[in-house]
Amino acid sequence: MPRNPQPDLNAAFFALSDPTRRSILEKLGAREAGVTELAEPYAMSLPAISKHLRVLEQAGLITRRVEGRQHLLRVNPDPLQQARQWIERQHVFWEGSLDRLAEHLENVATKARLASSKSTKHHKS
Amino acid sequence: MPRNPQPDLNAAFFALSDPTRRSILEKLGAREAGVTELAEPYAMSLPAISKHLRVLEQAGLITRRVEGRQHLLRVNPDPLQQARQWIERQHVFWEGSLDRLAEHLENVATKARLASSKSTKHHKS
DNA sequence: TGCATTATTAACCAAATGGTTAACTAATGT
DNA sequence: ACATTAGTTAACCATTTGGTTAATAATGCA
Repeated sequence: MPRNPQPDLNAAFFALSDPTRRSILEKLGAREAGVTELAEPYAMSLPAISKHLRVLEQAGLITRRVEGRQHLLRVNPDPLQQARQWIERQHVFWEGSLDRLAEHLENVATKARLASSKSTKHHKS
Repeated sequence: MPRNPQPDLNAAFFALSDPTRRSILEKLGAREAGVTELAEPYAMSLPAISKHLRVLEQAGLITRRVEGRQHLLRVNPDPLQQARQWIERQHVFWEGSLDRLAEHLENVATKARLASSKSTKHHKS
């Protein structure tokens, strides 16, 4: 169990600070993808993408599975949860917008529940 | 309006990637503080802190108010909200943990409501 | 006035970042 | 056997980052 308080928030936030890397995470979504496939949208060499992927991997934001000559990447949600939780802990101190925060969080929770029930209807998860 | 989707997520995430800057935000909390006061806990020169504050300020995470010879800093929650929202939007795609996400968000919302009613002597509704 | 306090700016430095091209490894296809 | 595909590693480069010390500016106080 990760009981380390800030196992690597530094690396996670840093990885997220680059638009190419955020875009890669977005494109990756829930599925797996190979390096060339991920690299395709960007006006950038393959080694550059390879470096971005290594940054994401070392931050724990993605994991890699080697299948033949392909490297299949997938998102690992854990460090992002911790990043989000750090931000949320800060929110608690900014009194004055706490009511709005609670309201917002309830909306998000509702959306998550809806999305969850939709996807479990059509699709086993 | 939907606002620019990524007005400066880069700068916000980057600012958060440094432990000194995160610590400053934590210490700042909801109140105002001057530069020397903020710098006190760190084994670092004042110009170094000044640079960190400029990074936070340019990312929009803090604002500055000059009062006499003091520069009073305070947290601005907006960019952090956007950072958190970016992360939450990603969560939606990682189906499989959506139920847990909804549950977690409800917990956080509840905590926020509790903290809000405790700290607000002046209710707005 | 003169001095202390608060903080920034300037100049410098070593290390890290984000990109390149070229060379390489390893798996697959013909 | 040979070429193709998928990807990494190596070497290099310009810029940025995170820190330093020294100098400066502006306010407050005796």
